[in-house]
Amino acid sequence: MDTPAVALMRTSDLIRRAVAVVIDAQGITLQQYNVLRILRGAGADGLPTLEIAERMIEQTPGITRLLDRLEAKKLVRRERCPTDRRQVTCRISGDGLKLLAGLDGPVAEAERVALSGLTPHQLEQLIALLDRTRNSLHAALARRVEITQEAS
Amino acid sequence: MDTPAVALMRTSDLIRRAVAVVIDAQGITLQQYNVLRILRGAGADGLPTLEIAERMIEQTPGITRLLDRLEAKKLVRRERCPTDRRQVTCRISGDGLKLLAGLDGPVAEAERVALSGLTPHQLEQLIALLDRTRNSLHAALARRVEITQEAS
DNA sequence: GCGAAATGCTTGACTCGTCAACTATCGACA
DNA sequence: TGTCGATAGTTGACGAGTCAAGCATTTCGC
Repeated sequence: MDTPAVALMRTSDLIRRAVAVVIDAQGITLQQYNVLRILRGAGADGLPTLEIAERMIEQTPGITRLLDRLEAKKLVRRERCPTDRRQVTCRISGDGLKLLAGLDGPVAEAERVALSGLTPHQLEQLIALLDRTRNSLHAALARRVEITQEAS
Repeated sequence: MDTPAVALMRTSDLIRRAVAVVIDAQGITLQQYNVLRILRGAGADGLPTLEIAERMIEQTPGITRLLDRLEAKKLVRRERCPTDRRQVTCRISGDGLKLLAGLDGPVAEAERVALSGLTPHQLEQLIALLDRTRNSLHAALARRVEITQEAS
């Protein structure tokens, strides 16, 4: 009944919700969790602010306030980069790592349950179809960017 | 590299964005567009406020303000239901219908382009996998509701 | 037919996404 | 060295999602 696009968004929202329940229980939001995971992956060197934004899907301005809230909760630390004072280096704190460690299992389990209606083979199929979709979407966006740049 | 859940959310966000560009150009947001489509589908009888919320994915409180903005733009009208004065009946206006009519084509085209990386057969597969996922997710949620109700 | 519970909706407070505009810093080049 | 353009990030403003609380109105049990 739904178009593929609508089906995709509906399904995504349901899963988002299922996962968010688990994360909210620890006092942070899904997006804050995403930032923390990115920072954990970056290790002790940390990451400049906009690098984090790029790895999320987000447009840049939102990331500042997201980090503000995480810093207020003492889950990340920020400091001006000494070699390039425009940049702000962000690092996950010990508290942040502890919080993440407690969430790894429950989040994986929530995802597993959310997708438990599919067989392993179907999961592979799904991933493949989604990857293909994203690739062609990225290509389409890139084309559009070229065109607008030419026009300017 | 991504888990299926992450791939799903990333893909959904990209498509959401591609579609939103087209809709924003007409001065309304994706969610406002969704409400208008639901109301157009409901016809002249309109729908009570919470019925609209149910057909979106949304939690109830948001719908009031969404309708506030649509009413301010004169795209919907609202009036208290005379037989049950708790309800507020919402109807799409002539302006709303006109705006939707101008968006039908471009939105369908944007969705088509967004998914143009998949063959028709793959699209069917994708829809089937997504439907299956939602069904099992709904079942899981229903189970959880039962449990919490028993516990209370 | 009256009080209590249920229903339908609204409001307040907070998080997040996004656009436009702004500040600070860096780099290149004259 | 001083200026100009790019880069990194921040701020303001608004739409939206979500929780908890609140206000009518209606319905149900007695």
